[in-house]
Amino acid sequence: MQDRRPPTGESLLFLTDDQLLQGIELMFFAYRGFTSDPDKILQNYTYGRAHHRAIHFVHRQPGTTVNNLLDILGVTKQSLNRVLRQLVNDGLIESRVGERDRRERHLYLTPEGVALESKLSETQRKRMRAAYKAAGPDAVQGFRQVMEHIMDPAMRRHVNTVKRD
Amino acid sequence: MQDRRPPTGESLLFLTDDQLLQGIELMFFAYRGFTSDPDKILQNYTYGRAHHRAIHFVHRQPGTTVNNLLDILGVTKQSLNRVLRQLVNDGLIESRVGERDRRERHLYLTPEGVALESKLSETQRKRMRAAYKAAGPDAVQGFRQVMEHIMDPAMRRHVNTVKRD
DNA sequence: CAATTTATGTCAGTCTTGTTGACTTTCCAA
DNA sequence: TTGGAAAGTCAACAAGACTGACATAAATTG
Repeated sequence: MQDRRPPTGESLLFLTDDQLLQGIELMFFAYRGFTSDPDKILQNYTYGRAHHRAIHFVHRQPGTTVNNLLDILGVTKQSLNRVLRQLVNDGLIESRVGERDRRERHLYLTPEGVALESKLSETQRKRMRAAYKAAGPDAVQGFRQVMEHIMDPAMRRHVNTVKRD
Repeated sequence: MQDRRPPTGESLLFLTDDQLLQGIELMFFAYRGFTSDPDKILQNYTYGRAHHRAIHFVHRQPGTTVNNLLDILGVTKQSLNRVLRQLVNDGLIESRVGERDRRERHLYLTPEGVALESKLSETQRKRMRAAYKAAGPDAVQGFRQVMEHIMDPAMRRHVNTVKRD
């Protein structure tokens, strides 16, 4: 027996292959726009997207260890080490030996690191702000819910929590 | 659940730096999850993410030209040409000389190309389907709105339109 | 205390995918 | 018809991922 009802209802339509295809392409194009502004700035440095990511998460979690950063970024330690070495040598990140466990290195942004972080994140915040404003609070709530379900569950704990006053 | 606050609260809260930072990190982690499944499959081939993107958009727009694909993908023609050459040599994409303008190449997936496209997109559709289902139709609508505003406006016309029967 | 594990760093080599530069073929307009 | 623009191709290089092997120091375990 075949159900001949067309999927007109909103509750069914949002799971058609067309909708899913649209979602896939939204991810592609939105991510490209999202990374384009910082990329332009980074071209003036010897840095790339990998450096931006390291700077971002060290800023968000000052004192984080290399291992924690590896978990967040999902790259190999050799890959991360290359960018950290450069950023430490260039004086944007400070690496302090751990007090409790002296094998660990705790990472902090220097004032120069903070300056670059601001410059980079400013462009992305501006883009997000414009998108949020145009879409409205309810849409933002929906955006958040879908995005959290797209990511791997283990990564959710790394996403910034919003302070509710 | 949407918290109902006095006008100043609700209409401003979703534009705090905390919210914007959260949005930035949602983009990062969601995109990483989104690309992880196809990446795993592609490891068994000599192909990478660039090949996936080419296959995806040739599938979506059979007969598209190299130039149109360049506009969509936002890479240099030399970069795109390399992956197209491989895919044509391997018999996944067919390149036909244009009839009206013989400088153009029109691109089509072969049956083998269609097979790989299905295999790759299946994993992404599955992830999107699960996320959409978990978040619900209203959230999906909000997701779509925010994503369309994050991307560069010129790219919106390349996003799949949903057939409403 | 010796052996093992953990955290980090480094060297070497490979792969994908971006880049620029130089080139051919084709079309079109002066 | 000829010179420029457009579409596509080939070659060489660079960034940033990867794996594998190895080193060092510190913590943990038997």
